[in-house]
Amino acid sequence: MSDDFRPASDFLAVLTERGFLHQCSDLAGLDLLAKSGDLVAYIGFDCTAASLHVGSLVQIMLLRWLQKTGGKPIALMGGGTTQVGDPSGKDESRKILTLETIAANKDGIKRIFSKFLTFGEGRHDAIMPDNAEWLGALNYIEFLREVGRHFSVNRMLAMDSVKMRLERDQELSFLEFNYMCLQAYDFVELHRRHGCVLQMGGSDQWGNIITGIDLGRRMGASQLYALTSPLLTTASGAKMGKTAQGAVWLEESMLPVFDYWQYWRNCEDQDVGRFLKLFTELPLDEIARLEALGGAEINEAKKVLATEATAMVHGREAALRASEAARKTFEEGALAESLPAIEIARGEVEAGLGVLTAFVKAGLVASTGEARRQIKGGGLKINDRTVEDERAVVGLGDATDDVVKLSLGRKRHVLLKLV
RNA sequence: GGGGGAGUGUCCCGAGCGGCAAAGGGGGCGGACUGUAAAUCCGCUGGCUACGCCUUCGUAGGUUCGAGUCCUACCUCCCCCA
Repeated sequence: MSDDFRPASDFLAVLTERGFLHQCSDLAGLDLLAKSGDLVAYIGFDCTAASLHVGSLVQIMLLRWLQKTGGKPIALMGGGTTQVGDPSGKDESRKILTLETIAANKDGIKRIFSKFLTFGEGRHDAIMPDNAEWLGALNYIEFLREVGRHFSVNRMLAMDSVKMRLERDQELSFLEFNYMCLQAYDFVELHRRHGCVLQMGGSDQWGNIITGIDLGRRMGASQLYALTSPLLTTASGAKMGKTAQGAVWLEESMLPVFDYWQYWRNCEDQDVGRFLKLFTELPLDEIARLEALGGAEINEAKKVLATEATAMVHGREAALRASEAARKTFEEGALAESLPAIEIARGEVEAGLGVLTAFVKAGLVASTGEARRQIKGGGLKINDRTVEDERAVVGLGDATDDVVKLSLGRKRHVLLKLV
């Protein structure tokens, strides 16, 4: 990618300025297309989970910006390819899911997308096709003859994703090996059906995308383009969107809004600017101002990041509630209504609920054994008072307005609500 | 088909003369320091009705007072020969 390239299209301008661009097959050509206002682009998402998590957020934002700058986004559901598995960068083959699971997952993912994109029938409305529509109908012999003949096994073997697996002596099944052919075919098919000329994705998808461009040329499609975004890690090298508790889901039922807000609030200093550009839509000069904050002041920038990023997914109202809950909890030490809560029968507390069980029930610790250890390490608190004795009991006296606050460490809190 | 090697704590890697709840790391969690950051230091990192009990070393049997460790069969993976 040449550094001196000055995009004329809004789309590429935004991408460049905000740090979405890693690699592009033909920046100038794509710029021209984007400027014409008829750019149709797609990103593929597999349906291995019931929702999307932060790891996919860059791609989601790419599609959102595309639509905002006058293009037509296609969020391709990999209903067909999910049945196969992608060797790219993965150390292990992925599990094969049942059709029912895949269908359910697709619904969840659709819900997330509708928060970021405008769907419809219009020229610039987003669409969400499923490659099962065409892959399912494929006939093996026909596929080999029409599509398979264009693939060079020599070249496929030379691809990094494949080479890695071979060098490490890791099993690469024929099934998985075919993944890239199917993905390439998707690109061509989307071009036929919807005039899609650009496939975007994370940088690990570069090889697969290029293969699609190649196939397009051989099968007589017009010039196709590839554009990848950088693979995101945090400043200290961890993968985005994963915590010990699991993925940072974009679905409220899988991750409370409060926790989502906290995820961003707790990012590393060095990531704030980068994340503001990628995951919020604040103007760049505002971001530059926030980024310039030093020392403890950077916390203000993190709060803005958290609230803005949360608002994108869960709505501004919910984001502000999470922000307020955090303020009360951390800055005032007060009891905030909107912390994650679980309900518990009044009778149980009346009878005296052991601390150990209480924390297990709240899901803050996995077992009473862990609860004991945490108490030993001074990690558990009831209503902000450190639990000293593992035989302590939570009673009605601990409840204020029928609520008891349980904490693990300084950051994780759960309310016990008596019902 | 023949010969050789490997599979360990349900996050991962990895030691393990027949007494082993099993070394060491990484990761994670908690504590201290800070700014709800990073770095650093310290502690914890099978389960339970808990000075005891129960379940763990690919699977199933066997030897033994006692097996991750020895024997047998089986499964899986890797290497060499064909």
